[in-house]
Amino acid sequence: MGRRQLWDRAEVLASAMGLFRRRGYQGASLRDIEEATGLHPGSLYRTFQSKDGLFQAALEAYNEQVVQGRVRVHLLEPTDPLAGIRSFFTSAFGTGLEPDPGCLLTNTAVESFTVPQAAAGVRQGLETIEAGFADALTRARALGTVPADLDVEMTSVQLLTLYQGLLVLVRAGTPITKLHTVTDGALASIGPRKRDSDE
Amino acid sequence: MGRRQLWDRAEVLASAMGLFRRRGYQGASLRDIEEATGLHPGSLYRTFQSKDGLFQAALEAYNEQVVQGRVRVHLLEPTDPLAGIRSFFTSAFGTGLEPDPGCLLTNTAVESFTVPQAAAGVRQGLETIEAGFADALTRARALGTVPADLDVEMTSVQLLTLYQGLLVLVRAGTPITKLHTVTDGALASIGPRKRDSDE
DNA sequence: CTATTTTGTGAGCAGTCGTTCAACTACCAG
DNA sequence: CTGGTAGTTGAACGACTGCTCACAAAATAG
Repeated sequence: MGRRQLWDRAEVLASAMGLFRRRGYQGASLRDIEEATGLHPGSLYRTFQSKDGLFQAALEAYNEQVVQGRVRVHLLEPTDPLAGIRSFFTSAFGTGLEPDPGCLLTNTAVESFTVPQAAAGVRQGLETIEAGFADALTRARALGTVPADLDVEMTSVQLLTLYQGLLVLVRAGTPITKLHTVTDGALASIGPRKRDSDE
Repeated sequence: MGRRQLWDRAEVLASAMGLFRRRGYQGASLRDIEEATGLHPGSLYRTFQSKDGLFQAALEAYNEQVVQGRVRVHLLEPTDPLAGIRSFFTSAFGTGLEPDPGCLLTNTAVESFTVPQAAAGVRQGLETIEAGFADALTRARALGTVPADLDVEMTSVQLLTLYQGLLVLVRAGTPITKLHTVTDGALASIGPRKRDSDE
């Protein structure tokens, strides 16, 4: 009974997500949101209560779709874990968009003072990524493509941190070649020991 | 001739800097700035033209004082370069402030879409840090505390990226122990080769 | 002293912010 | 059809935004 909802929640959250990524929470006004999603303030407030509510829903959707999706495709599923880690990194830059929207987790973490309610969502997303790295590294160790004594837990945190740093550099407009250098270095440092018995 | 300026430019920029670090460019209103600096809008606009102008002056001061100061103390001057790199990292977190203001460069890079004029200042600061790492690593190599074949340029970018990632985690409220783990890992990966002829 | 110049003060401007709400539209049960 | 209900619309609200400017205060020059 009653009128049917004319819009798709997932689509609206996707538009809002994109806007928040580009402009940040503070930088996206409700007028911007209205334009991006096509939703008028009434519908928006009926559903999400507030701008905050919409943002948290968008962050949740980002975790469930973007983050978990990328972790699955690049870190959990590939048969070659190291290649997966590499593609996880490289797929984070060179989107072609100008300026690069970066990562909603990274951007929100930095903006967190003004969006304290979002801290939990950010931490959850970061944990998902870290766990993905740990999974890939464990499998790589089993395959023998990384040293058997590699500290998986420590290396996962390391990769997560490096990844977040990359996303900062992306936002700073760093040339892609430099970002590739970072990716190469990351893999070199966890890959098979050099110096041991090279050629 | 004329009345004397009652306020100290460096002091005002320091207060503004702190405010921008905590709240970001967008999150710091002119009323906030007025309260933090003690400067009324008239004086502020007479000197800095706009909120943008003040921000750019604050970012410049941040580069010249905070960034260059820390690079000098931790990366250029220490006789033990690796210990310097470690203290450069550890001094970036555990400030005791809640929430941690993080780094103005990191925060501004992420917010850059809405502050495009600041991009140059951000890049300059990042370059200063990278050059500092390069200097420390070169000296470490000369001292033999890192492998002779270490790629200084590549490792510097690596450290810069990791450092920026750390500052993101700091803002996300990551526990200090984890941040220390990252620091330890960074030094372990550039330090003397393990596995070669240990014990 | 007066005239001139520089700086400080803060009320107030036009515009935008997040938010609300009364009128309106579309659907279902009876 | 009628009554009830859920959803849409957009004008409007008070609060706040970055910013301006007329005036007051303090310094120097003559």
